Amino acid sequence: MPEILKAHIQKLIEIDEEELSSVLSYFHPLEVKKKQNLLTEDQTCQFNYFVANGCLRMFFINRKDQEQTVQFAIENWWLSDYTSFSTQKPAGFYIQAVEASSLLTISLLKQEELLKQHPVMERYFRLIHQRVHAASQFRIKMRYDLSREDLYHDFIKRHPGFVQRIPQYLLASYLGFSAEYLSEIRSKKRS
Amino acid sequence: MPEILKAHIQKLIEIDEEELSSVLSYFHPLEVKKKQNLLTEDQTCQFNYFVANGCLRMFFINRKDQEQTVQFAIENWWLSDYTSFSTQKPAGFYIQAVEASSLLTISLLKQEELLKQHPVMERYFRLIHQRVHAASQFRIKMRYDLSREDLYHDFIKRHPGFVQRIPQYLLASYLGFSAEYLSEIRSKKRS
DNA sequence: CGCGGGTTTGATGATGCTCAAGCCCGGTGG
DNA sequence: CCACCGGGCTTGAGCATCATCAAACCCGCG
Repeated sequence: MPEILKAHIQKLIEIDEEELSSVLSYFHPLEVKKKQNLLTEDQTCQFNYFVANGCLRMFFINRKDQEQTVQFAIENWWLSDYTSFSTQKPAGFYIQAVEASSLLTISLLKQEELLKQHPVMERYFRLIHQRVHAASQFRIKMRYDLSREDLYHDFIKRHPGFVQRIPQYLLASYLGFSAEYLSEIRSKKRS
Repeated sequence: MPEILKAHIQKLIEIDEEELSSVLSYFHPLEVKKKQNLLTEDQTCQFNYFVANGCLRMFFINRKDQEQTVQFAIENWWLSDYTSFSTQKPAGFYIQAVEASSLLTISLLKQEELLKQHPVMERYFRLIHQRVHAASQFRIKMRYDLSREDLYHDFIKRHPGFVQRIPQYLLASYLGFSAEYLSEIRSKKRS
């Protein structure tokens, strides 16, 4: 699966083939099955994950003891609990595979070594995090502006196809409401 | 005010005095008065702002035609509409001074030149955006987990002192509820 | 001193949750 | 091949949270 990451890096920065293949050697492939856990709460987040194929989700157990999904990551996304990963302290999240997935992983130590040996990768990760920052500003805006119902309609509009890949109760959880309410919204639409 | 930014950079990366003073020459100081606008919706976000002193806020006009604050930035924070800034397309936000503030600004062009001439700054901005990414994961978690009332108590606990600096209706807006409801919460506490 | 922005108070009502029950359907074991 | 799970989706009743609107109030500033 390294070709997926390779293409992704090349899309963002200028780097010659030789250096790029050295860069790629820092990552380890990992295949996970559906529902397999990559990180559980209170354990230190060891890796930064790149999804070459499949789908991961990040969640936590809320006060009512139910899983609260906060993020999905599909092809070409990076995912990690960045607080835990960068401080190497216990995580506040779980990371789990929604589908069988092909990942590339890198530990903090390896990543630091990578950045030292290949400073151009600082730029790559700067761009990644900056994009996420921009996306998160947008996401926050939407959450302030739209009702839960409109969040749902907006989501299916902006991620057509993805809705079919995940069970509805996960989507409801991500959007921040109950599965029952999502069901209500869907039936409303039909009439 | 460049000394504030200087100290901030030195805290995050290793850089010698000489290069650092060259780096600082890329930024322009800017003094703004209370309520002064730095960016308005639909205008392209020209600058990335570093707050040396004072307080900015980012907001947008929601569907009900009221200002919805989504972010505050105080001393040592960077603020910009990163979607608009990095694509140079019309912004989705306003940026306004909450207090009279001392800023350092840098345009996209200048920033790109800076990063080209001083690649070590890629690392600095990578770290900035990564921290914001981590903070935003945490913020999202809190917003999923806590009731509006608990969000308020958590906020004043984690930002003691800051509450005194801003009018309550701005805090209510940031926390995502009405000024009236905030008032209710506060009176509850006293009894 | 008066004006006006910000805060408080209270009544009313919508949004979206909780709980409980039933349903649908794909998988599994007999 | 069929029967029976059991997880996920649906439906509905009752309820909590928080918004809206209107009015009064407070107080700092011009």
